[in-house]
Amino acid sequence: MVSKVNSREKILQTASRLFQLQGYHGTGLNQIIKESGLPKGSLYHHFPNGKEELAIEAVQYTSKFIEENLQKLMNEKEGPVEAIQAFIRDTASQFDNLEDIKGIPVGLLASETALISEPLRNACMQAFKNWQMIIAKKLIQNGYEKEEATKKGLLVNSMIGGGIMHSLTSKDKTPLLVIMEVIPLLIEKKG
Amino acid sequence: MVSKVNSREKILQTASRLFQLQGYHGTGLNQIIKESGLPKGSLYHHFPNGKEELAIEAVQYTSKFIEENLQKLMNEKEGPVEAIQAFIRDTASQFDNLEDIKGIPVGLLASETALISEPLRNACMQAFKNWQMIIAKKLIQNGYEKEEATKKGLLVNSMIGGGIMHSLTSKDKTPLLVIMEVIPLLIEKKG
DNA sequence: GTCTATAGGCAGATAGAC
DNA sequence: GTCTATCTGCCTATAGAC
Repeated sequence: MVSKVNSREKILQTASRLFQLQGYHGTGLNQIIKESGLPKGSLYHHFPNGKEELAIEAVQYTSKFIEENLQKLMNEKEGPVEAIQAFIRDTASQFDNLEDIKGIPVGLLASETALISEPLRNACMQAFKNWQMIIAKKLIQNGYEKEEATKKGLLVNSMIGGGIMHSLTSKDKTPLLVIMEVIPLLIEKKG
Repeated sequence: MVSKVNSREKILQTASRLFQLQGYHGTGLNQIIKESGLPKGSLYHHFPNGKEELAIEAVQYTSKFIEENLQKLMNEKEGPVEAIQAFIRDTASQFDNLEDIKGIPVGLLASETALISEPLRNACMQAFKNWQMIIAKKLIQNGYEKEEATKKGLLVNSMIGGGIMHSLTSKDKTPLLVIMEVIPLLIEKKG
């Protein structure tokens, strides 16, 4: 049936947005069903293990969205520096109006749940690793050794996460833009 | 009375630790009073406006602790690079055993409450600004222009916040240590 | 100022009709 | 598969005895 996949997708979409902005504990199932327009029974039909299962799938949903964007930029841009800077610029532009946020990395949820739910922590960690690998792969294609590329991928990932946190707190994209500026200092040209 | 200031201090200390680790929504007043060993009436006596007021003071409590540590390192070390690296090393070492955490910057709480409480957001922002200024001041003493020093202070702040987030999620201090490694690339010697 | 008991509301989760 | 009504428990907050 069509309505089945649509309702599941609708819940995931709504949950992903709310979890990104409000975090795990700050987002209630009642808010998710209210905003998605679906009844609670539908949520528990699609996610029988409740909130934790929904959050894990929401993290993966967000992660996939970001992976696609990131990979697209890696393909479009010639060098890794330009690609990473473009990704940060895109992320920063979302802070112009936070209401219709599309996809920001899952740092808030990750920090919140790292100590209380191993499955959720693993989902967040996997998301981080995927982004890291996309960056590292591009660096390797541009002459980096594998080990150094992996490390730089981790570094860029952490920096973007911190920039988002500061931009969110100050309601100002400057922190992210300052990070964007220094990327060339960290990712030097090779080969 | 002595017990008065002690009970207030005890609540703040417990609340600060729990808010840092579990966030705002993840930490209940019941847990705070249980761990601090004080009755709920005492909490509301010292913080009549409830949880939000307590969280604001807890942020300031944590912030002050970090300010003192950071300033101490700035005084001890000759150059800003060494001082910043020492601070990151100290922060990273707390991830060896998270149970008795002393002070990690307030990123989790900041992200969670940025969109729901202006007073709390302002408290977090003020904390960030104080740390930024301590770093900037040291940079100015070492030959930096004021504007550039302020920008680097913001950068270092964001990076540390992101490193903490990643270290927390991966339960591994490597992300923070990678950030520590690249500080010399970002803070070059002047004068 | 200290402490207990409890109010009032919302959370996550479930039962069961359709 | 869809939807509503409801349970249980925890949350913040308060009243009021001592």
